[in-house]
Amino acid sequence: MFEYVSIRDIARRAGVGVSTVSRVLNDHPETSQQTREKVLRIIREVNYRPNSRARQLVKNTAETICFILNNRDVINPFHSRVLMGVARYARTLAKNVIFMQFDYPPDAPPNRLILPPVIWERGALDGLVIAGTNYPNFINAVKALRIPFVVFGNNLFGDLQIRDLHSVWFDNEGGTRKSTEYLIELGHQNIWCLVDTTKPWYRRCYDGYCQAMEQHQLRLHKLDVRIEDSPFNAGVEGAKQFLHLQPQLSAIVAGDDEIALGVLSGLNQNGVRVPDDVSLVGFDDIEGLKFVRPLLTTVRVDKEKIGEELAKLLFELLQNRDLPPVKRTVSTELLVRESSARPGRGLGSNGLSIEVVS
Amino acid sequence: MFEYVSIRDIARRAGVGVSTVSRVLNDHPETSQQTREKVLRIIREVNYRPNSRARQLVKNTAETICFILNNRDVINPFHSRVLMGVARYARTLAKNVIFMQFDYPPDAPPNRLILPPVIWERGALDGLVIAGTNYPNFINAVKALRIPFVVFGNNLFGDLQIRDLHSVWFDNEGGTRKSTEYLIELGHQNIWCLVDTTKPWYRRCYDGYCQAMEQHQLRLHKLDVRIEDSPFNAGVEGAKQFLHLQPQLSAIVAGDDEIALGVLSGLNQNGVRVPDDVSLVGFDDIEGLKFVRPLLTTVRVDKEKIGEELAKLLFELLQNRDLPPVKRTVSTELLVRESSARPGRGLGSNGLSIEVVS
DNA sequence: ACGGTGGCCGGAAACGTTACCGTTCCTACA
DNA sequence: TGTAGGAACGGTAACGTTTCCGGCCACCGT
Repeated sequence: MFEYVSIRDIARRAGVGVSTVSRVLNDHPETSQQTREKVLRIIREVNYRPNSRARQLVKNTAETICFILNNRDVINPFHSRVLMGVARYARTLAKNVIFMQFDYPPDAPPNRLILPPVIWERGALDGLVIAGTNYPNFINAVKALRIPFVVFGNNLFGDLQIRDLHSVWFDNEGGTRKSTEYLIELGHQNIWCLVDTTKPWYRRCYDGYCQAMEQHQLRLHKLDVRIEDSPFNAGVEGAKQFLHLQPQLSAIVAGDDEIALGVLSGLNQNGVRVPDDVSLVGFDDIEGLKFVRPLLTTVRVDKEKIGEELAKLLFELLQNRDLPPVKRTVSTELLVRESSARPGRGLGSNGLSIEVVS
Repeated sequence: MFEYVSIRDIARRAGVGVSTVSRVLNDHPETSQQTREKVLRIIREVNYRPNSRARQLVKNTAETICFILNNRDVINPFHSRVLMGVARYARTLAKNVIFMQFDYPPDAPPNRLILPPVIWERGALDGLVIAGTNYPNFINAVKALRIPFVVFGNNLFGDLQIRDLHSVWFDNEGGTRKSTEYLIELGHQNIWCLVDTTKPWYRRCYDGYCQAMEQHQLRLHKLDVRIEDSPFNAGVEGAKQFLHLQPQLSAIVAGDDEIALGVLSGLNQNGVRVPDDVSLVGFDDIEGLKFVRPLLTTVRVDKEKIGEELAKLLFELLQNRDLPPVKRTVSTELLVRESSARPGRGLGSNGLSIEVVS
């Protein structure tokens, strides 16, 4: 552009060699105090800023990772938080994070997938955090590039050999087991699980539910729906089905919060009160919950923690490329709020229930 | 690492010079068809991928911009969408987007602000999209680096010379004017505006409200609150104040959707029905609205469009560094839903209102 | 037959750093 | 006094590209 000042200019003006300037810049010990100060003074004077591209070239590192969000047209509140976690952790290490959204067909063979240039080219990236919804073909395509990567596991489809990749998960199964157990402890017996078992993540939810139910020798009840676009609408539809099961049905475990909110809305429309007539628990603890009454009992997932763990694992992998594949799991926490209560509390109640707001 | 293959290896194996390989890679016309094919074959054979760092060094471009989210500890649904818009537009140009979160004190002098290395250093970035909440000191610090940048305008504090910077805004003022006018057309006269006028963006909201009211020679009513952390809670508090004004008060214009939802919750708790007793409009059309009944009448802001415009403007600026400062505004659209109705409709009604769900 | 022209291509400089290696000089110790 | 050793620093090759420049050769027109 215009007055571009390089390390050679600094060296000349300071009357030293370029290597000395480089040593000062990189805090090497073998420089005398006074040269050091002289060089630093010149640097400040002419407002010199080193060129990171050149440094990266010779050091053969990009100091950059990529957070790639696959097959999502919008970054939802969940993934936003994961991204924040990644970004925050990377920042503590002075690394950069490239954000990229990418769509691919699940059935394209790996060698025919056209990856984004930043991934395909050499040197732009040190590693990859793969988030969003994923299929084996993409993972294998990335693997073929021999670029270090970690995967957010929960939204993974297919029969990937988990033992062959580095992944971070949240404990969907354990979380749902906890919430189901909590309902059982409250005294519920006729507990339904509303999920879409064609999706592995909801499937894991259902597994957790089953574990809790079977341990208490309770009968399993599954409402299995197909969720394509809107979990909320699926919840509304699910609620209609549940109406026929009243009043035997006493509690509902929804696959996630959005489904739960749909159920809540559907039940309310038809005069069924939560938690008076039916208890309801969700999963995820999404942002939108705070706007809805009654406050939904749910399972909290620390999304930023997931991001942090993803970044942490990736940087460990960059330090040691031979790190054996590892699956790390972020634990979940039951959040008891207002949508769950002892069974039968509100049977036959017609009055307006006044909700408590914190 | 291991078998790193460079452009020189390709040249050797193909029996040509490096410049020929480079020409093939960059689609220069001055290569014969057959050398071209030979080189491409070798490239495919050995799975050569060019090193982008070296290219960037010699071409003096990073092919990368940075989306910096300032002073937000979490990327909210609004900014998530803006980011998506930026990412999507950048992708059409095969540019990368670095995501970065940054906090700074509003009162630190510009030359004392310690900027993130990726910005401060040379060459890592071609330009900057400044989002989040911002103050003049940061903008001036960036300006001093002479790096091209564009600013998301709405959440800007202070007396920046808008004429000196490139910015993209959404039409807060016009949107609120529209929603207020709509309420007036419905027949409302006693319309209150709930905002925090210490924040420029809410201030613009209020200005729009005033314009509509004054044009119809209606009396202005402002409830001015301090919103620090939670707009929702501010809305709940605001609702309590509104109770005393019932039933004269007939409609409320809230500074944004979160405030509106707080108002809604606060009113509902106290038996005031929306829209039967009071009409309510928000602003932003946030994600969480779809979970709440009645569906909130609001003003839609196309957040991805804002992102796109930010990116578009930045790349225009990169093409032409002398582009005169420009302020672009993304228009807004009134979304009439369920929380607004003709006044007086529900005065004295005590029955349970059944909401319609789409 | 010869000069001009243009297509094609190779060599090498350049981009701005870092790291290695060698040189100088000073001090300490025998 | 001579020498070993270490601190400080300069020169320069490398990193992997692109681009400029110049050379070669074939072909064409006179």
